[in-house]
Amino acid sequence: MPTHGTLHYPPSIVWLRDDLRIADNPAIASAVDRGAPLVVLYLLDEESPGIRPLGGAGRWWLHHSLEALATGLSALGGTLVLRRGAAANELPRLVNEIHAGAVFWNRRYGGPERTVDAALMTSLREAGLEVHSFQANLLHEPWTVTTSSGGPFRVFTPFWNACLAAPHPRDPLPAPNELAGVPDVAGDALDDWKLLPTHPDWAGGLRETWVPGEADASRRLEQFATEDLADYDAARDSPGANATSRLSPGLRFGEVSPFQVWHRVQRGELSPEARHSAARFLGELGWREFNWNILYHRPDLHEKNFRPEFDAFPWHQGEGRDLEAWQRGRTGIPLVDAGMRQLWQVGYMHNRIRMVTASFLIKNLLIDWRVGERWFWDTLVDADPANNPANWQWVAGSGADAAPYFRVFNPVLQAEKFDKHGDYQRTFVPELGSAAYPKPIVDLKESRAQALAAYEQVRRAGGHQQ
DNA sequence: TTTTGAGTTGTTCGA
DNA sequence: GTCGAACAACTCAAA
Repeated sequence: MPTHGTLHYPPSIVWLRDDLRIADNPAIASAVDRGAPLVVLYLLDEESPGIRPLGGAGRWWLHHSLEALATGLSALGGTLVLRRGAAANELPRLVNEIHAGAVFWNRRYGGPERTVDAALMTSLREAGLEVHSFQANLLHEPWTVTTSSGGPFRVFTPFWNACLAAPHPRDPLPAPNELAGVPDVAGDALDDWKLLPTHPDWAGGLRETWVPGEADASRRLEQFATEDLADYDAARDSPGANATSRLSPGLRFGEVSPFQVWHRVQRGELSPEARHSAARFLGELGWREFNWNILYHRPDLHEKNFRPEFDAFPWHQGEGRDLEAWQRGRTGIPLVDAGMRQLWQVGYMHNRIRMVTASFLIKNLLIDWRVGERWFWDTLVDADPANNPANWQWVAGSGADAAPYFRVFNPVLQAEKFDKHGDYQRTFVPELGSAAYPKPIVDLKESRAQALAAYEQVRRAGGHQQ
């Protein structure tokens, strides 16, 4: 077998996916331990069957996150190699080019992704390579959390209780001190991937709001833990208060790991409020775990109702003008419009307002949750294959441990409760109160009644016919 | 083995 | 103005 260099092992490949960080990255740490020079690879795979291409906001984030990652790697003496194409072709191609002896990656949990990874693991091992995969992106891998009868949980609380009763998540791994790279490996230029919008350039609000990359994700975590955690439980529901962590895109792209979050927010001496807040915040991490667990068992989550009786629901598909009014924040309902404009401008929306805007689309406009899910997929910087569809199904009532369908958010009441002085609404809807602001496109009371009537059809189609 | 109670995020209505 | 009940059906675990 040809060797690369003389006294070295054949080089290693670390294949990064949604784990764009150097610290607490078991694939990198293990490859470094192996001692051979290594190539850190990111593959833009828009060809493998079933893998959902990133939306526009996600592509913007990815571009900058890869830039940051490349900088971080080169500071340690390594390089990031970019390639594009189906992983089943491109990974073996790189293996052959550099005569790699080992491949390392962190595990993925979506259906199409697991298919790709399993096939590669088999074929590369048959070709004589070492292949090592690691747990890095979930505190508890889906197959380790089961009910006492061995099946998947369908209700959050017992799921999370089972996680909390399991062995505690491991400590985060430190970043390596240096990386021995492999020189002169060809790769794509990031700009050639054209991940950034140009005509038009709609990313101005994103640039003003976010700094993608591991360094800033760590900074956000540190800031949240030191400055915001104690008040989190009290303030998290106020969209104007800026009381949430804003770690979701960092977790989405793996710039920060759930292990780092888990341990950081529980570190040190905590006041009773902070302890309470930390538990509440970690519960949100728990929902992330729960949603990935659901996706693991239901890989078609973004297209299929988790509860099949919802197949009978008479959704609209957004044929008329209602959908566009919702997307552009011109429904005439201030809190909904503020949320949708926040989303459009900065690629993000406060959690409570996600529920309000989703409920409005599904229950007041009677538009299919999948239509809204696709819009969020395209516009959110943090949309991932598990959380985005699971949360939409949660609001729709069609999901696992979902909100009961009769729970219809009233956006006017929600504004009174959670944005009493209108700070959030005025931030994104400055023309509020002027003649330029549109009249409501639906009557809230009437459309609520229609939604509840439509739900009767689902109930009739459900399990309790008489 | 069977029963029982509790479960992220809400709203409306009537007393 | 405040308060409790009703709005479903089902999963999971404890008793």
